[in-house]
Amino acid sequence: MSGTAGAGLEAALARAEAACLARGAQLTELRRQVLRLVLASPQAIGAYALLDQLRAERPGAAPPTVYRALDFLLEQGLVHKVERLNAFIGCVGPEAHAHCGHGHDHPHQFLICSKCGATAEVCDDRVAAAVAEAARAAGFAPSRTTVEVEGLCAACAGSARQ
Amino acid sequence: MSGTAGAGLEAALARAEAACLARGAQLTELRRQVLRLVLASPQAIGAYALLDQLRAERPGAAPPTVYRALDFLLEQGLVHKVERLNAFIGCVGPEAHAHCGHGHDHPHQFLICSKCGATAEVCDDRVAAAVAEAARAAGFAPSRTTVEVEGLCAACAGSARQ
DNA sequence: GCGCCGGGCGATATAATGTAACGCCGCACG
DNA sequence: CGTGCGGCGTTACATTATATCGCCCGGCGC
Ligand SMILES: [Zn+2]
Ligand SMILES: [Zn+2]
Ligand SMILES: [Zn+2]
Ligand SMILES: [Zn+2]
Repeated sequence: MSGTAGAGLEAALARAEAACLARGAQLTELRRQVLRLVLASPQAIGAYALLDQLRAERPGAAPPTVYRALDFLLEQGLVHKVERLNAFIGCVGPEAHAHCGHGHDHPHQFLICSKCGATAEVCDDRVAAAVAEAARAAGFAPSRTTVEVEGLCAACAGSARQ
Repeated sequence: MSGTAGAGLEAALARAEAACLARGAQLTELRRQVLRLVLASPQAIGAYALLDQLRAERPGAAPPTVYRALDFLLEQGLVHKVERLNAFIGCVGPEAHAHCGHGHDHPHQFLICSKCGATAEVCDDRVAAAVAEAARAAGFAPSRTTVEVEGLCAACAGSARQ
């Protein structure tokens, strides 16, 4: 469900490259490799799983290698961190959020299936607005918001007749 | 701002005891000690900080000691975990949420000040409803929801004239 | 050319957070 | 009694994340 397949992956990488170019950020070879791995994963992927895969192309890779790349990708909004899972997921980003006009620091929410592990990113403005409103009502000035919902995805709920 | 002071702490412990009694759960001495420490903390507190403090009264305490107590307290809804901080916070619970009729698995959101670290729990039904609505729109059956907002609390925003 | 500087990264070590597994003990139940 | 189960002590380990040092390389001023 998640994960960017085949040609879509290349297209996403090309968009990422363009976005970085536009804002003067360097999408180096290492960063591109890490981004490719994150995008290719069908689920949110942990930093160490990413590291294992990265070592196939870059034998000397160590934890800081992948964490530094992830820090960059997070700053650029090309990946997100799923806090509940301590794992990372590619942003479906530009192509999916262009319609709502959000940039690289767009509001987003995650739907995490507790059965199959699939994690979907959605972008619901009403949720974002409700959260912002609740924060302001408490005299709080929000900067970044995490919304993560655990439950059953459509596929798993459908197959669970119990 | 967070943290339950003096007599309020004792009252909160008494309420916790009553709640456990009512549902047949045992609030043992260890669990009460951990709950007291969490409630007494002015901010969300990490498991290992908790462990350090716990050792004052229970020298042999080890990580499983505190994690097991926390698991129990989380199940009972007496504490919550702040995922962004990997830290735990006492539920302001019964007295604050009684008015909205929520039980020990009530919806809640956190407002985390990035300057002073204060973490406030709020209970906004519109946020909960918006999230549930967005999830259902995606064919997703939600069970548990995490909403955590990072930003500036009223006190810090007021004092930041920069 | 030459030296300086900064970002990116290799490499090592270590910190912080969280679990697995085993066994003891006390208590409820028959 | 014996049996089972929940709570907890204890040891070891797994997972996630960061600190630090130092090299390389490319840009920039001189
Ligand atoms: Zn996104
Ligand atoms: Zn599923
Ligand atoms: Zn609560
Ligand atoms: Zn503050």
